[in-house]
Amino acid sequence: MTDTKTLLKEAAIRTLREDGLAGASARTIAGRAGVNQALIFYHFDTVNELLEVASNDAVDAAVAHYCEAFAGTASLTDLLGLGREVRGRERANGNVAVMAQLMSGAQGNEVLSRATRYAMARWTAEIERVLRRVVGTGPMAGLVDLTGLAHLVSAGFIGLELYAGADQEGADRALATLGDLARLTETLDSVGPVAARVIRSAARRKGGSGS
Amino acid sequence: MTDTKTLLKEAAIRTLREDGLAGASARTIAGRAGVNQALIFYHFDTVNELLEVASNDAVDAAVAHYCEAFAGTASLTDLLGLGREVRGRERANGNVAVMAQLMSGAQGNEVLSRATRYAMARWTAEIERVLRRVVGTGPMAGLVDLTGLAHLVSAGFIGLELYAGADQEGADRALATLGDLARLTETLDSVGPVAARVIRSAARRKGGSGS
DNA sequence: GTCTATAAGATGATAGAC
DNA sequence: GTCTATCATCTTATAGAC
Repeated sequence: MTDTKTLLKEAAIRTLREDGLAGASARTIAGRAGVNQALIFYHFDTVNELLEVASNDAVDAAVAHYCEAFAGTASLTDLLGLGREVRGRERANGNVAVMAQLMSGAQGNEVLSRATRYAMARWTAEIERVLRRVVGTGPMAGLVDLTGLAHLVSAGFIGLELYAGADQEGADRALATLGDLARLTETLDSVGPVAARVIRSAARRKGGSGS
Repeated sequence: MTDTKTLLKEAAIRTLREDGLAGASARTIAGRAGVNQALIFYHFDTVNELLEVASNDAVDAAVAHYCEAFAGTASLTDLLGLGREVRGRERANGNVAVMAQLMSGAQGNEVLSRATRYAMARWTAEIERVLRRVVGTGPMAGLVDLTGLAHLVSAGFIGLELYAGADQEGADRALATLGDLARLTETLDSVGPVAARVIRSAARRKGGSGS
């Protein structure tokens, strides 16, 4: 499939990743795709709508690609391994970085805002399913809103990837710390039943949810 | 102080917050400041340098404003209260949202990249000091790289604020969950010595750090 | 479907009057 | 320091030939 529409969508993603939203003009994208600039408006009406369709497709493909891997994740150890793999592939195709760029342009732009919401909805749905399975029996079960946590994790990764664009070293260190935290939680998880009982009863004494 | 330079810096921040980086043109900013567009180039040479100076000033002011509050934070309860207050003021002046916009433009732009690194450095330094005091005696002491954690927290908030621009509801839910998590950690902290011993010994059995 | 050509406007930046 | 006027360039988007 190397028809013009596909070519343009691929070029749009690549441009977003390498030059950011500021560099994603009709001419730049078309040039990268090796086709005429006017074709963007013929096939997609506006540049932003091209970006939206390209993002939606990329997200669909990425989620589909990780579907089985996500499904097989049942422990924090699995999740950590999956995280490493996703991270490696991310460095190559830069899906999260693309989302971050779209998100920054979503401010006051309905089309990009819609694209952002679609991407977040798809990813958080997957992440929430994994969280539900991983946390399901652990000490946090019932104490944390897993939908909210999935959103939090997604948004966190967006910020991290954006930060990496300005300060790779700092972002790497933050990511390494995230790995440490996960390993620590894993440890806590391995202590398992004992900790769970302690935490639960303590939480019950304090109770409640709020902002 | 209502000289032109100050007027332009204030207008730049307001524009970045309300219209995003895409809307932050010389004409828009100057219009908001009520001065002529050419003055931006007279006082700051380029638009991006105006954005950089404006961001640096805003960050300095914000950090100075929270300095005493940060200094008085010694427990997770304090930190949670401070977080709420910062969050409230954030909704008004949108410092984090501004940082997020600059960060998105840092991709391949040295000036905005430098502005981003400065802002992150100042905030993470403050956050790290608080973390060091709060975590200092807790069960996590020595197990987590607090500098990395400070970067992680900062980047996370950037992502969250960016996400709020596209989906306020989702971001609010994520933030509420963050509150739950903090409260849960607080609970764990209140269990204190017991948990600390358990976690520490378990961590020692597993050991190590890595990516 | 794809191209050329071009309209109509915004942008960063400068020159020069005051 | 501040303004007007302007340039060169880039932008989205369209009209029309092929």
